[in-house]
Amino acid sequence: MSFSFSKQEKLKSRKTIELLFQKGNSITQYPLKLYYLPVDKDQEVRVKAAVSVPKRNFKRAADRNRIKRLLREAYRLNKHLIFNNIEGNFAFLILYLGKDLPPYDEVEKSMQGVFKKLVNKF
RNA sequence: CGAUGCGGUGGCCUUAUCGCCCUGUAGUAGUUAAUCACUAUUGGGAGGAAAGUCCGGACACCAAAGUGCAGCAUAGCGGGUAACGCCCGUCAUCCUGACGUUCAUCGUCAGGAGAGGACAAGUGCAACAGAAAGCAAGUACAGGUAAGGCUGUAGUGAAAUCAGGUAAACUCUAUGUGGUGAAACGCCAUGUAAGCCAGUGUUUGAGGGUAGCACGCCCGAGUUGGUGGGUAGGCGGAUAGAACUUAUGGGCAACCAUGGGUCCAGAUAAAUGAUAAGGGCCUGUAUUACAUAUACGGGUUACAGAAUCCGGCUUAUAAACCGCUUCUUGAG
Repeated sequence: MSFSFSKQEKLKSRKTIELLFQKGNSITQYPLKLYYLPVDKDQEVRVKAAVSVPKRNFKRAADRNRIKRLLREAYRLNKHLIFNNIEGNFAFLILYLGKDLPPYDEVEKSMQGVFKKLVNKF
């Protein structure tokens, strides 16, 4: 298991993302919210993931970029927690609900918390 | 010397590990087509404002891009530029100081400001003072008449029947200006299809396109409804340019010419990040001769993230550095 986060692992399909918001389930571990949806189709990787920060909470693009980078970093380093403990293929979308710029270790803790909750559901 | 304010310069560096995007090379795998994905490796990877989207262009399409009106913009003169509402120079005019002769005036020098066409077309607006302020109305005193502000003087004011002032007031004049905006646009693929049914129409023309409006113009054999059937996105545009840098020459300058050198982001649910160490910088405490040095600890920051590309303008901005202004002359 590598710590990479390559193109294949990124959720890029506009349609899947819309479906995720409409039909997906979610887990909240403030300040993170994880949408997840089982995917029937065969795909190259077990989980495709995307991150998002609402423009409403952060007006400046530099801040949104910063948080998205932290989210991706935390996902990349902790995804083994779920890869080793669940079955099936999924689409993920991780949303940042907080209103302040977080430090990295806080983001990592929250990410681990969300993953634990998810694993407990299965 | 310090503090405040304003303007300008400035916009942290190095190494290691784990990652991301693009590119070249080699290899591997695979989907419904295409793009492509993965592994190894070479090279590259945010800004001075990338921002606001306010002007000017390139480029693209809108029917061939036409006429008039409306709208919008600009406003001494000259130059620069692809172009501009930008930049440079300069003059009128105004302000400050010094000198010539004294207060004014005038002249010279130095510094600063300098949106400046027209109020002799029309409309509007105007503090204080004043009886009255722009179709007029008439105060006090004196003169005069049949009778009247009919005449003179006084007084207020920048201005009182006078070509008053004001256009970053409407307006007028001159000049310029078609619109949209990379979600443009071109191409490949595609189930908003094909097929079937009904209405309507084929030059005596259904229907449609065309800039804010009108004129004018153009396309035109299909079109409208029902039935049917549930998918899938991708490529180009798009990064070698009004480019950057350097030397020489021209010009007061903005800038231009010629020669040499360089290749410097290209994503698309959208790359440039995380961690650690060191240096630099800032800062707290302690010791010391409040200069400085040493030790230990903390911080690493401001404004802010390319999205078709250029030229401007405007606005935001931490530390440090440079200049100017101000400070019951704050301290020596």
